[in-house]
Amino acid sequence: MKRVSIKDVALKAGVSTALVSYVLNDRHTNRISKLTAEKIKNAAKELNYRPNSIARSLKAKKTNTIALLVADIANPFASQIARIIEDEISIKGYVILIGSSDENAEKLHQLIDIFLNRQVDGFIILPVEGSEKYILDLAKTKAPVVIIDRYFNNMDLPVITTNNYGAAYQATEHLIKRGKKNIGLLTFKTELIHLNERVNGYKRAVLDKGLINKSENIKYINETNIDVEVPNAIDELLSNEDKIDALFFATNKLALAGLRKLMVLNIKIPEELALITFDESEAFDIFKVPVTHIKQPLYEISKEAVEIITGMIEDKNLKFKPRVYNSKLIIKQSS
Amino acid sequence: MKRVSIKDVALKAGVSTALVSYVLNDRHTNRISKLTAEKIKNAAKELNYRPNSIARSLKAKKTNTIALLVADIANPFASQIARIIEDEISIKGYVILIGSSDENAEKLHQLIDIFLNRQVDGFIILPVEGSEKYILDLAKTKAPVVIIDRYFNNMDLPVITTNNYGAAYQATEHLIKRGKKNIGLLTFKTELIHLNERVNGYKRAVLDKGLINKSENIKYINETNIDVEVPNAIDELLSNEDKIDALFFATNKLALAGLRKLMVLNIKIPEELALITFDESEAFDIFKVPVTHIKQPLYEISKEAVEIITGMIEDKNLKFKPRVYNSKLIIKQSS
DNA sequence: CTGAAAGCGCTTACAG
DNA sequence: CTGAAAGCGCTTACAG
Repeated sequence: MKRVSIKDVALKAGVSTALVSYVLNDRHTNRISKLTAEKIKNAAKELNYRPNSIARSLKAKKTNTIALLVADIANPFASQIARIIEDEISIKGYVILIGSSDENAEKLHQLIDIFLNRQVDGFIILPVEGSEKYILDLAKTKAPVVIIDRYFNNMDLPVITTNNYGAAYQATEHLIKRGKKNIGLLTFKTELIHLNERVNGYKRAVLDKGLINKSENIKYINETNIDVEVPNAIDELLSNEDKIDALFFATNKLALAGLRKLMVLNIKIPEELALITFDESEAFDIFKVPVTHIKQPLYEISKEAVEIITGMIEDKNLKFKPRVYNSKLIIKQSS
Repeated sequence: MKRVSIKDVALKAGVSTALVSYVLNDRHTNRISKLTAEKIKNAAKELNYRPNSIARSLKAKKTNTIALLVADIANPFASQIARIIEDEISIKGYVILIGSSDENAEKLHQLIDIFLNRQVDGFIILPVEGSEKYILDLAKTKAPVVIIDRYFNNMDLPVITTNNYGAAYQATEHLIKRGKKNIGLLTFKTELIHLNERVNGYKRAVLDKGLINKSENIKYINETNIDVEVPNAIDELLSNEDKIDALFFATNKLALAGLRKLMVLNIKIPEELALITFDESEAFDIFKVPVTHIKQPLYEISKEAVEIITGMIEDKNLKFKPRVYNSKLIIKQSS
């Protein structure tokens, strides 16, 4: 089963490969005779010719391929972004190579290497903790890079993200307006800035509204041990004599673990305990009461990432400025 | 910013490109002098040389790339499979190109075309309704193809799936053993065999256990209109004088829409209405009561798909037999 | 032990 | 209007 090449088409049509290339790519067709063009098209069709993108890429030094490197493709947050990006970018004639770094900086490093060798035209990266140096090294190769969602400070790269600080502030403020006075926060123990910004937004709102920040109200969970630490943290937050009357989950994963725990506790929501969480989940609507959450602008982030990466590919000197999109607080019965 | 090629390395090391290729690929190294090998390795390192996979692919007629074409990457079912496949296949040195056909046969057709042109070494496909002919056309090109999850009859292709009929039978039987006598079923209006097998399993179990199949107990939902039709269907199922005492959801998407509806109804679960659903979801654990569900063997299916596709790539005449993995009924309080 | 050369399947500047 | 030829960056059979 030999693949048919442009040579076979040329042979069959009795012309040179150059003409075949021109006709099939619709170039210089004004100076090619109609008859020849017809012959070529027919030959191509009869032989069921398909152009070899690999050969074309080699010649053109462009693969029309973009690497999308996410922290975990099985996380709905990432898979939804992947779907939108895939849709948007295919309109522009690109294809997405997805890599899932499994929250592991070393794996991200490997993926970057593999995709550099594969000559992708650009990278859209949702970084993981500790991956800063690999991303900076990548940027040094002059490969176009766009960072989404998570980010690092002082990176001279296009960053597209949501207003983590502001959204957390708004959510906390909302709880306080509802009369809550002692708000717990569950977050990850991490150096990731976007998460720590959420903590900062929470703290600031507490302060601004005349409440006090108690360090024992913030629980830092190890990502790798969620299922044990989240229930424990909730037990602690609720067992203080000064127990919390509202709980803020900093991510969807934390919320899911937390809601599972709260299922088995006999607590009135929102009267005894109000709930609010970052991110969305198909689960939030079917909890005891639907859960108030912060809806991130996935569509805007994804679309902007596509715009910028394709823009950078076409114009290496493209100026960019970081984009911060606002999240939306979706108020439900849990608060 | 010129990319450094094997020529640059050869020049710097003062040898031919052939030697560079041999050394860097660890071939014929036994007949290359240590000194030369050192020189080459150093030159490559100093120049920060990276082999161009595209050029290699062109020469080798192998891209080490596999297309994974799913119905919807944003569906957790697909994104979990994607993650497992990505992990497994990277061990074997392949990279996954993901395409999401959005439950649209035409889009799947386009994706197949694009990926054929890109010379992927093989396809793992989760088909959509109406895509049978495109998949058969693809198979005719002799490209290795593995079908997962959904399938068509009489396709001489490796199909890896779960025991849809048996799992639905078991689930229905379980409900009947719990004393339920009038079981509703929500499924999609579709020609997809795997779903209709679920209906068949349900019907057979009803029959075998001495109950009667009532056509009004099965509701066929239009995929595109879930959020309207599911609540309506549930209203109907519950408003009969002879109303149902158990409800079986044929997929996770149907279950989610159904659970949202049941949230607002005042029904005792499982006493008045027992629930059971195909697939998993992070949501099922936090419903009023955790939901009994059929856990499909995602890991086994994914791993087997990787084994078969890589096997077929390495040996075009590989014999395969369809593999059916058993699902597992996870019994929770909803039944 | 090493190098010159062909070739993978395209595109494109050039010559006629 | 059309063709011969070079070249993208590799690999590899062959010759020495």
